[in-house]
Amino acid sequence: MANKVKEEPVQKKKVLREIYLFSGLADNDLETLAQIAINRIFSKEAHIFWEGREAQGFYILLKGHVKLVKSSPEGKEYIIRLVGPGETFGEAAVLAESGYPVSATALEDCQVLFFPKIDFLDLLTASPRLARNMLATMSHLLFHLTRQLEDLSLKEVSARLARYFLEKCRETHGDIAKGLTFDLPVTKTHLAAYLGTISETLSRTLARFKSMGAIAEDKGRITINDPTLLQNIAQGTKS
Amino acid sequence: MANKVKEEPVQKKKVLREIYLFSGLADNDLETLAQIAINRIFSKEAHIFWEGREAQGFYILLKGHVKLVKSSPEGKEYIIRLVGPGETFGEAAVLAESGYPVSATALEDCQVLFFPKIDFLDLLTASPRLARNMLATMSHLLFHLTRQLEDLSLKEVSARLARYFLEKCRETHGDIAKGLTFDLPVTKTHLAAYLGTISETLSRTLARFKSMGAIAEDKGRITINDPTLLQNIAQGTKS
DNA sequence: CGGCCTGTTGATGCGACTCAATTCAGGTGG
DNA sequence: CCACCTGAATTGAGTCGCATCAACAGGCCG
Repeated sequence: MANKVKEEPVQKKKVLREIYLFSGLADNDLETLAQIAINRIFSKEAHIFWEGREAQGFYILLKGHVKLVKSSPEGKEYIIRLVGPGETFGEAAVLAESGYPVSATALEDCQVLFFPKIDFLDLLTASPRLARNMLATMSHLLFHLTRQLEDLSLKEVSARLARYFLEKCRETHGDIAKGLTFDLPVTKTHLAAYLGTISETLSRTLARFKSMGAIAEDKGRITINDPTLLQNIAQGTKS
Repeated sequence: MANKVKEEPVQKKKVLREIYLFSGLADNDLETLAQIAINRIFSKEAHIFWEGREAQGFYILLKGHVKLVKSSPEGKEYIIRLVGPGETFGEAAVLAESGYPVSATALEDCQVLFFPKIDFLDLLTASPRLARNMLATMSHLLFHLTRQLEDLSLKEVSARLARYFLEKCRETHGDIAKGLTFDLPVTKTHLAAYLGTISETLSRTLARFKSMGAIAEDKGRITINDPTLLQNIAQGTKS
């Protein structure tokens, strides 16, 4: 379990400036943040924190991918969020008394910045701007979660997958159009768990999309072939 | 659409003191809040705000019940949250640029306090304690939403219903034990939409619970008869 | 009384999960 | 370089939960 991931030196302050959560902060606040941030690395499959454990702090992901999961006793798991580079996670827990609401696991070798709870809370009280950013970040999370709930309860798997593709495309290119491509960030099994289904079902749905001409696939790289068709599928409700 | 609900005079400041969001605030902050709060009433079925509309402010529910819903074009709806007296709603939207993430509808004649966005934001910047409370409230919401997501993706209807009963019981009596009773706050159709199912399925599940001796029911009043059985059902995973 | 809404119960069908077998890709070691 | 292994992805057959459609009972109100 020794961390064999190479730790790359980080210009902490420079990195922090890019994070939405810290945008518009005074320079000395950034300085403070850079000082309390701790560089950490996790190898693939390593657990970053566990659901229910008291929150020690929160994280910014610099490199790799992380999954935030709820898992059942029997080993089935639902992926609440797939975290990519530049995103923060575990923010909500530093404010709550109830510990981390999910578990976090590295999907690949990862590099993160860790902010200990206490130091961060101090800064939070001192900087109204940081508090405001934090609130905005959390409302964004809330927004996203309510949409996931909507999808899960009202839409079938194909609609959820179609929506995922469209979002991913917009996220990558800022637009949705025929011919645009993007990579699946994680394995299909993980994607399935994120969409609230299982890999077999995802596989079949994907096959249907291809046969309909909605998309094409080449080694985990997706090409949008029929945006309007995808939009229609994404709108679709249960049966 | 004339509001025929009788408006009861409210000691705003006294009421505000009871709200978690405002706990520990300085007295003059409470004074300010009381001044910006606007008393409003909504009759049954009235829409308080719509999903997607720009947020005007947020609300504290004083009397009645409100549902926060996501609805599909075809008219099916999922109830994200059932709001009862003393609870706040629409908080997240005042921080986001994206408008209300859900629609809010009065299930009965309701009385609310409304806080206009701008005034509230001013106070938020001025009072670190209020900002902190707000963050805590939102992490609590996040926590709850992640659990709903978990339930929806990993658990079947019976488990969700069992969990709901247990939570409702603890919420009402602070404890879970055989013989304790509580009222269903809303119609069974609404409860079904909250649990991510439909009234028919809820009705059947309820009948099974009764025949198993887990609960008893008398005109919308539920009695817990077998807490451990309910716990087991609530743990149960899909199939 | 007669409409209307809520709730209950039955029959049916579809989506998606389960189980199981097979193929494929990547990585390792001889 | 090929044989081997492991985990991921695919495909098929069977089953189950639950939504749908439909009929009906009870309570409330004009």
